[in-house]
Amino acid sequence: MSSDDKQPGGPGDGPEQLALIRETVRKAKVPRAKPRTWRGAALAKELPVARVMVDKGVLHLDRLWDYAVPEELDAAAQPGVRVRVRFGAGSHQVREGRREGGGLVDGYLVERRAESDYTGPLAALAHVVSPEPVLGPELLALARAVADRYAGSLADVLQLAIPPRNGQAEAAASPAPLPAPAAPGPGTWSRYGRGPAFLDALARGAAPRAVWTALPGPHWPEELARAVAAALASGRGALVVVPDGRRAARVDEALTALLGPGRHALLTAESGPRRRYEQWLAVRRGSVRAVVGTRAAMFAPVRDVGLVALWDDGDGSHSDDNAPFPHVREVLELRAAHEGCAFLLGATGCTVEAAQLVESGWAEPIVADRARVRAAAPLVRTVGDHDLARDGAARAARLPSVAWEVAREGLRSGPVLVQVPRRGYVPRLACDRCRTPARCRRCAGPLEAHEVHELCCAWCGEAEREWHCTECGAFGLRATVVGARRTAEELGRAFPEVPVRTSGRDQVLDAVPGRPALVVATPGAEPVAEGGYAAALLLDGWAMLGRPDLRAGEEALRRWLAASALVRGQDEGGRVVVVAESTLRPVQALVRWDPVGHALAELAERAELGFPPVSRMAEAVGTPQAVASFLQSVRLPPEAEVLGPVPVPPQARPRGRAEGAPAPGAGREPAEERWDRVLLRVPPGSGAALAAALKAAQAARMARGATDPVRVRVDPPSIG
DNA sequence: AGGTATTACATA
DNA sequence: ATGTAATACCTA
Repeated sequence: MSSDDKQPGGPGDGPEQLALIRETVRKAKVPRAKPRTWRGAALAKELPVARVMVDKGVLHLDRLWDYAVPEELDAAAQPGVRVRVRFGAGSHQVREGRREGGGLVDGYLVERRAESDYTGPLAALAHVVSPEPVLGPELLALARAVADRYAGSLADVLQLAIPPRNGQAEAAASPAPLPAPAAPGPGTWSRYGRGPAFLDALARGAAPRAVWTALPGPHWPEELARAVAAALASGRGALVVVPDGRRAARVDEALTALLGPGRHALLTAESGPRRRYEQWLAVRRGSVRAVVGTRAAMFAPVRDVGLVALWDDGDGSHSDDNAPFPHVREVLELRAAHEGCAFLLGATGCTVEAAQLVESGWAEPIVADRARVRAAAPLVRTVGDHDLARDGAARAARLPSVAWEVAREGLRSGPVLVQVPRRGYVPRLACDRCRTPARCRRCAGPLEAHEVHELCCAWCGEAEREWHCTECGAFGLRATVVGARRTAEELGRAFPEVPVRTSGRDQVLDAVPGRPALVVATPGAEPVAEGGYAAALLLDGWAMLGRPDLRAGEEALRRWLAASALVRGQDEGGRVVVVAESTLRPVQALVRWDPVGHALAELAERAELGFPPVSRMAEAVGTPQAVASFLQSVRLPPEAEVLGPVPVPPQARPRGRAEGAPAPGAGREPAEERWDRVLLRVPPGSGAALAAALKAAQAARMARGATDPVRVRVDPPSIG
């Protein structure tokens, strides 16, 4: 720091006292100094101080730093540009006339000022990387809010928000913006009670917020496009975020059909880095006012944004898998609040979080009346275990006779969808009789068949020699799920006269024609059928419900609704068969086509149990010692609860660098190391305090140079 | 003393 | 994180 350190203290002067004096002197007696550089280089005449966001993700460096603006960079060093600066200890040390240490790091120039609060000599900006101002005040404020919400650093969020630079894309000029289009008609929005009013408000320049429970069927991309058009008509911009490239392509198509080309940008990971940056720049420069894209597009710097919208917030792709793991819904909520724009969350299903937005009064519901829902949704039948038990033929063929009949009937008039859970997504072994998942007696992990006769726990490895079902006492086990491929083969033999197509992880079909065919798909990979499917079979539903996860029911319902929404309405003879117990809440919600009712019931239950989203949770994961020391140092708000720590089974560990092993040569295998997880829970309203506390504790740990890391995550995706 | 491992500290 | 200065530690 300064030479004060070397002054001998008077008698009794402890180091704390010295530090105190130093601080006092600095605060009280040293006025704001004009910036000086070490070698007194010529500075910009106006606003010679640049506040810089240094691109280091480290939490305790998460603040702005002041640099001097040399005269020759004065013109280029505008707020928002990318810069390079010297940063790091020793970078300002002058020894034998040469700078030592401290490398050049990237950063963003956030602001120009006349003076600095820092009294020491300022380093000068090293370069302005390009004159393109990529970090505007809105994006900065949003990124700051997201970092705070998720106990992360601004640099981490900006890494998600600003695409890497591409010189060629930057050099090319963006086209001139088009004038605002006329307000669109309501189109199929008129099927929803408050739909047209929402569009009107958008077109008038207001900022309505809504949770929209979409009717099943193919209209949602066009409906989103109309909402975008309404926002554009008000002279503002608009943003739509969807879970994947397929659905982005459908909204893209709808927007082009409604508005013509050149009015919107498509921001997905599928276009290469160059194209992506080009599109992003066109948005930032205001030459394009509307955006549709996937996750990263949530930060797109739309000029004067009037509407942020997202589709299917329950889809896991909306949760970013890079630190600090922000969720699109939460980011867009923050954005709506910060930028005072409209908010539209649409889905065929309804997440608990969406229901809460309505319950709290933050958003209004947009729903169709029951009669319309009934007509647009297919007729759903269930096949439970009791039906199956009476159905000998079905047991043998794995396909209940009801499903058989519905498929045969449906194939007369069009394609039939068969949804099969993904292998590996569900418990491996289950009771032969009642299908309760087979679990380890010691740790409740899933059992798997190891050798011919040996059963082992997949988590703790404990052998199980005398398994019997804890629910019904049976001794038989069965492999739980038959994959899509084998299902397709079986169905192909059963219906030799129709083609069988599959759509799954490795080979996803976008669409199939309206001719009779069997289409076997895993959840999320269902193709759209021209004119809608005649019927759908949702197989092995019990397996989707059997997952040991708080969201298992919600998730199963979401996937059933998504598949069923591709089926014709019951007024056109659309039929669905779900193989699951009809007494279960998600199954009933599917039969009644009542996603909102299901979400409200779940919400009430979560409130009672103190689970998210009613309370807010965060997790900290690391070695037991690391977690313990983290807990000791963290200064939680008084209303916070600590749940755990408990050991984390290997399968449930967060992905990422396997760290924490001692120095090489110690012979410890990281795989053998135990990890603990602790959950921290706060009531509504204390989320910000929790995040701040976690961030402070993490920063202190890092500053101390703690060896084994603790991974902190706000809103963990699964809390077991 | 003189050198090396370890820790503390600051980053403009 | 990362580099430097301060220090603790070790050998002759």
